[in-house]
Parts: sequence; structure tokens; C-alpha cells
Amino acid sequence: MRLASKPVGLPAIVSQDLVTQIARALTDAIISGQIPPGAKVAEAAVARELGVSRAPVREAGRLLESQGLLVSIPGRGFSVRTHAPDEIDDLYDLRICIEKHAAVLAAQRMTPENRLALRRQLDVLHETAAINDPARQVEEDYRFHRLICEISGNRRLLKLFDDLASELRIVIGLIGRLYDDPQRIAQTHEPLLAAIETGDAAQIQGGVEYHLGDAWRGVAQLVRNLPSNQTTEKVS
Amino acid sequence: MRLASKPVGLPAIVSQDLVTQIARALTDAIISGQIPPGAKVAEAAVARELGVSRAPVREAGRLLESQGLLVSIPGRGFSVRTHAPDEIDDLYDLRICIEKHAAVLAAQRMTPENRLALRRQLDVLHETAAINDPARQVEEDYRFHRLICEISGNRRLLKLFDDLASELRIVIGLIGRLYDDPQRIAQTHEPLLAAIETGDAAQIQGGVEYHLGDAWRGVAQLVRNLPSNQTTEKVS
DNA sequence: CAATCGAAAAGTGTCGACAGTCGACAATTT
DNA sequence: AAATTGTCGACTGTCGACACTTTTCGATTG
Repeated sequence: MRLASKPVGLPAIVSQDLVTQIARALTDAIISGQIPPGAKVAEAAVARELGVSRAPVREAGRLLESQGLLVSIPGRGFSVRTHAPDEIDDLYDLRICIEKHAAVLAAQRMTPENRLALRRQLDVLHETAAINDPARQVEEDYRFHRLICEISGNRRLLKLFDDLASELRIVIGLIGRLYDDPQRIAQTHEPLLAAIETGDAAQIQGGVEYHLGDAWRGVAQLVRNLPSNQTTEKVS
Repeated sequence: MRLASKPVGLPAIVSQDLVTQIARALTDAIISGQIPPGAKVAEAAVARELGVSRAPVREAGRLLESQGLLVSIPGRGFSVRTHAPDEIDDLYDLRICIEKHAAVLAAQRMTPENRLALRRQLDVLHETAAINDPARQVEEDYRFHRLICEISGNRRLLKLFDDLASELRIVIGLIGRLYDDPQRIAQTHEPLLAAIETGDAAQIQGGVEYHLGDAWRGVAQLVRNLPSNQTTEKVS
């Protein structure tokens, strides 16, 4: 019996391979701060805990290493990446650079649907600013910026943004509280969106610079002050 | 008898782990075109040929996947990445974006040593333009641009540049011949260097845009015309 | 002759095992 | 007491094996 001779648009059943699942589990544990920066991630321990063998754990480790979440020292395994303050500066500097570009491109290619989607995402961000849920707010903030990169139409740029974002989440997750007043964070997105709507390149770049520079200073200050880290505790 | 109580300057012994070596071997084979885009890279075959087991080959594969040299389809292994023409556009677009930024930063942080190094690298490029060695010229060209990113002082940016460059090398290596007249390629670097020396941001950005836009158009045209690929031959 | 089916070959995903290496702590020497 | 050496446990790097899936290719059928 033939059920379907032509594709019908069903969501393909992807047997999430182990590596992906393990990577996700580790990622969650890292950005939630459950495994703190500098902590060793022993293959055997992870494998035991997840009930799998070490091989896929190793591969997941390599994956996360390429994303900047882990570092591996040959012969000594993986540990959660620590970010020196000036590495965070590098990260934000680069992020501003590509988001400027993304925003200008996005403004050029903007469709009415895109415009609506951006507006709605920003509204969501305002809503989450009301309730007190730092993790959620970071998430919605991230989505707004990601949307801009999506609209830019440059997929490689989008991938880069995702990489940078996942790296930044280590440090942002580390800072339990937000780096600024929730309401204010949501507010500073408004001029950015407004700038994009004008379509003027200089104005857009200024908007991105202003908005992200703000976030940069907030994060940088917290990171420099608080947890002079170098933690090396072991975590299962 | 005490041989050495104080360090004596012995070169540290770095046991090149297998994964790194395998990755390098595969990378060479790919950017040299020995394994063409789209070709399947079977773990077992590679392992046999190199005389190692499959485990390190898999890890090397994951590494190269993260660098954009390979793609993996779950259950079907790795194959050399093919670049659709618009992916190359994305790549160059992003490259221009970050090199603009890098050049402006580099101009700000430039020391006399840096200035000299840049000048000398450009001279080398001129020299290689004389002899006919496309691979070498691509290499020296790459080094010049990399040097700018190095001088920028943003390490994350440098890493990104390396990633983009290794991706681009697949397509550049694919085009056996150069995308332009060797002499001309070397020449178009001069105004770029001159612009950087002025230190004026707008002028520098214009210089990068002009220079890389040129390369972009050359590569894009060749890629679109010649080898409408989709090769799927098998390679040991 | 083309298309279909099915068995064999090849390849991938995962596992458990072993050898070599690293780090820590105890024993020993200066 | 300080420094060096020896020993032990834990962990990483690598390997071969097995089960399952995909691909290949020849035989069969319409």
C-alpha cells in the first residue's frame, strides 16, 4: 500500500542522533551555569551520566569546542571555556561590526511581513521586561537581534551570529542578574528599530552602535568587577 | 649529577595528536582539489589509507565540518562541501564587512614594525606575481589580508577570518587558474595599503570594498560560468 | 528493454577495551 | 625542611567489533 506518492509536507522524523542530543544537554548545562567556566568536563563522567559510550561524547565535545563553549587541552580533555575580559571586548566589537552590516542589509530587503515580525518580537521583549525572568529576557533579546540577521538574507552571517551568541551566553549566563534595568533594555531597542525603518545606512549603523555599545559596557563592567574567576572545580 | 635545575631552553615536545594530523591531511587534499567538492569522504576508506582507526577520522571530520570544509548527513557520512554561487556571495559579503573593520582597527593600532611587515608582505606578493604559481600567489595574498586582521588586535576576528579563508579556498582551489591577471591582483593591493596608511576610516573602507569587490566579481563570474558541479564521485 | 525487487557489499553509529599519559600523593634523598 | 623520585589512580587517545542502515548490482518481471 502506498500512502503518499508525492511529498506532502510532513515534518521529517529526524532520529536525533546522539551527538546532537549530547551537545544540547551539555550546552544547556553550560549556559545555565550548571557547569561553571573553567570546570573540567570528563568524558567518562558525562558518558556514565547520560548512559552512553564515550565516543559520541567526544564528538559532541569537539562540536562545542568549535562553537567556543569548550576548550580542549590535548591529553587533558575538555573544560568549559573561560573568557578573559578582553576576549569579551573582542566578541562585542565583532558583534557590533556584523550587526551593523546585518541591519543595513535587513533594511534594504525588508518586506512588510518582516517589519511586522520585528515589531512583534520587540513587543514580546517589552512584555518579558515586565515579569522578572532574566533568562527569558535574554532569550527574547537574542531573538530580536537574530531576526535582524535573518532578514539580512546572508546565511553565513546568521551562522556567525549564532556562534557569537552562544559564546556570549556563557558570560551572560554567568552573570545571574541582568546587566541593566529590564525596562531600559527593552527601551533601547526602540531607537534601533526606528533607525532601521528609516533605511538610512548611517543612521542604522549609529543605532546599532549605540544600542550594543550600551550592552557591551554593562556586561564588561560586571565581568570585570565580580567573579575574578579561574574556577577549576570538577563537575560530573 | 644534576643536568639541569633551571630551564635550558629545550624545545617542548608536542605530540601532534592524530586528529590534528588527519585534519591537516584532509584539508590539504580538499583545498588542492584532490578531493573535489561534493565527493564523499568515507571514514573507513580514509582510516584504511592513513593506517589509523575510524575514531580519530570521525573527529577530524567533525572538526572540518565546523570549518565549513565538509558537510555531514546523518547516517550517510561526510562529503566535501559544495558552494552554491549565492553562498559564495554571502561569504564575500561577510568577508568585506569584517575586513573593513579590521583595516580600520589596524590603522589605529599600527606600529612601525607592523607597517614594515605589511609592506614586505606586499612586496612578496609582487614577486610571486612574476613567476607563474597560482597556489603560491593565493597563499601570499591570503597572508597579506591575514596580517591586517592580525594587526587589528581582535583575536576573535582573526579566527573568523581564518575560517572564512579556509572555506573560500575550496572554491578558489577549484578554479585551477587565477580569477584575474596575477600582476593586476598584486597591483590592486597597493591602493588598499595606501588607504590604510592614511588612517582615514572612510578611505580605508572604500579601499577594502574596492579591492575585495574586485576579487569577488572575478571569483563569482568563474564559479557561475564554468563547473556547474554536483559531482558525486567517490574518492578513497 | 526498462523498471522493480532483493540480496550482498559497503559504510555508519555506537560500544567496550586496552595502552599510554597526566596529576596527586607518599616515600625518599639531599 | 625542601626538593626529587616513585607509585597509584583516573582519564584520555585509539582501536577493533557489532548491529543497523544505506548503497550497489544483478536477477527477475512486466
